[in-house]
Order: sequence, then structure tokens, then C-alpha cells
Amino acid sequence: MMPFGLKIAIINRAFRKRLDEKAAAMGLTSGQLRVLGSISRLEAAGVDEIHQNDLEQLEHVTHPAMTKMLQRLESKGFVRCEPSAQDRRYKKISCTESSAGIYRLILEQDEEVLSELCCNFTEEQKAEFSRMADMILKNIDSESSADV
Amino acid sequence: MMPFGLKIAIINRAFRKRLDEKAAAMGLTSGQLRVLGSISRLEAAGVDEIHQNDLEQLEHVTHPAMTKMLQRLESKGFVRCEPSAQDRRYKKISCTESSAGIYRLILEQDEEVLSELCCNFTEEQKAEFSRMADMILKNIDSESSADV
DNA sequence: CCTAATTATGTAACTAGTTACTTATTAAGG
DNA sequence: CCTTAATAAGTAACTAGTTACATAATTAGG
Repeated sequence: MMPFGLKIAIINRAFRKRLDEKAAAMGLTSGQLRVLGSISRLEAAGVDEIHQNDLEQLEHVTHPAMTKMLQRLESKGFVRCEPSAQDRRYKKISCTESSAGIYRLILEQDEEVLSELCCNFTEEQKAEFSRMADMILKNIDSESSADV
Repeated sequence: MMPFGLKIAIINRAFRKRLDEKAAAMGLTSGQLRVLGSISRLEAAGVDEIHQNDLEQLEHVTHPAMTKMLQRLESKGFVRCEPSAQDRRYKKISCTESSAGIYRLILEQDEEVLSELCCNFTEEQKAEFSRMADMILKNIDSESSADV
């Protein structure tokens, strides 16, 4: 039997690959699209100032990973980074005009790829699968916030 | 709602992180452990000569990724690579004594991590989740083998 | 107040993945 | 046979992640 670690790695790679193909049309990678989506989501939620830290916690990535990701996105002109006025340690992050309406597109393409991978699922199975993924995420979140 | 691409990326990172902690005790990373497991699995299945190509197809990774992975594993002394006698293009790969009994350990630790992540699942839910992952893998496999 | 701890971010060096290109060996056709 | 195709593996340059360490700004204690 194939270990679960290998299964999830393969599924993750397959998802990324399919999304990369769609993202390339916008001059982006799947990872950049994902981060851009997270920024848009926080903006839509009404967060006044988005900081690098917020994105790291949301995506469960380390500081250096997000530092470099934002540097790439900034150099491509998709996000803007400016020092926060209140606390100069913080970096205030925002989407530029280039990435303004991109969020809906991201969600659409994400849903398309999921449907491709789950093409032999019933609607009920797809919903159940999504619920189970959320249960795992809840465990991961509670554990990482518990290590105070 | 969080896009599925982000969900699976987070779950994959969480799985890798937990497995990395266990693998570190053996001087390995989770990725190296995973590949070592795949080699052991092919050996146990009675494949006479394991080639780099076989591992790439099994793990759905590109040639250069596996080339470097095997170079790292070889330099650490966990695998042996020798040119095949039949066809000198092929590289014959085998586990060394250092990694002989490691397969059972890999499966145990994989199961442990899965149980941690699915701690709020019933046994039935865990089995159902595994079945669904297999269904997705089947789609991925059939698609990649169809592009002849 | 001023030092010390905390916190946000940055940098270096590494593992792990990608695409694109090169090399070497075998297989196939004229 | 001998050239050409196909195939296995390697290399270069990049994205994306990790740990460990450095830097700068704010917060807290004495």
C-alpha cells in the first residue's frame, strides 16, 4: 500500500501543475496566484492593514518563504509593499491595479482544477471530501496556535 | 471560502513537517524517506532492476528532481547506483544495508502522522478519506499514462 | 529613562520541485 | 551497415519551501 505522505504529495503536485498551466496565461505561477488570492481575500474581509505576518499565518509558511514570494510579486508589479505608519516594523501589503479583479478568476480556476481531479466523484462525495479537508485544517490550526 | 489549492498545500506542508521531525532522527528528510520507501516497495514487489525512471513515474516527479534526490541519498550512503548490465543507459538502484529494514519504520511513522492529522475522524471517515484520495490518484495516473 | 526582551522582517545556505537543454546509448529504417 | 529516432540520465537556472542567524523597531521592567 502506498504511504499517505506520498499520496498527498502526488495530489498536491498534480493540482499545482494544472493550476500552473492556467496561471501562466497571466504571467504567474500557481504559488503566486495562491498568495495573491490570500491578499485579495483579506482585503475583501475588510482588514485595514495587511502585513506579511498575516499571510504567513494564513498559508502556514515560514517568514523567508513569504519574504521572497512578496519580492517576486512586487517586482512583477502585482502587489505593493510600503512601511506601516503606526509601527515601522510592519510592512503594509496591497494589491495593485494589475491584480485588482483577479480574485474571482482564481476561485474559478481553482474550482475547475478540483473538478478535473475529482471527475469521478458524486457531488455529495466532493462535499464530503471538502468537509474532511476542513477537519484536518482545523487540527493543524489549533495545534499551531496552541504552541504559545 | 479558502480555495482548495491552498487547503491541499497547507495539509501537505503540515504532513511533511511532522514527518521531517521523525525522519531527522535517522539523518533524513521526509522527502528522502519517501523515496527510500518507494525503492523498498519496488524491491519487495520483486522488481529485478529498479531504474530512476520507475521512481519518477511512481512519484510523479520530473527527471531532474529524482536525479538530485538520488545523488543526495547516494552521498549519504542510503542507496547504491550502478550502471545496468543489459542497457547502459539505465541506472540500477538498490538500498544499502543502512536502509535495509527501514520500510516498516516508514509505514509506521506515516500512519502515526496521518492519525495525528485525522485525530477527530472516526475509523470509517478515515477509510473513506483514503478511498477518495485513491480515486483522485487513479484520475491522475490514467491521465498521465494517456498522453502517449 | 535605559536596558532587555519581544516582534517583524531580511539574508544565507540548504532541500525539493519545475522547464529547457545536453549527452550518451540503444533501436529502427533505408 | 549507417544515419536517424527514441530514450535514460545529467546540467543550468529558476520558483518555493525549510532552518538558523542578523537587524531594526517597539514594549516592558527596574
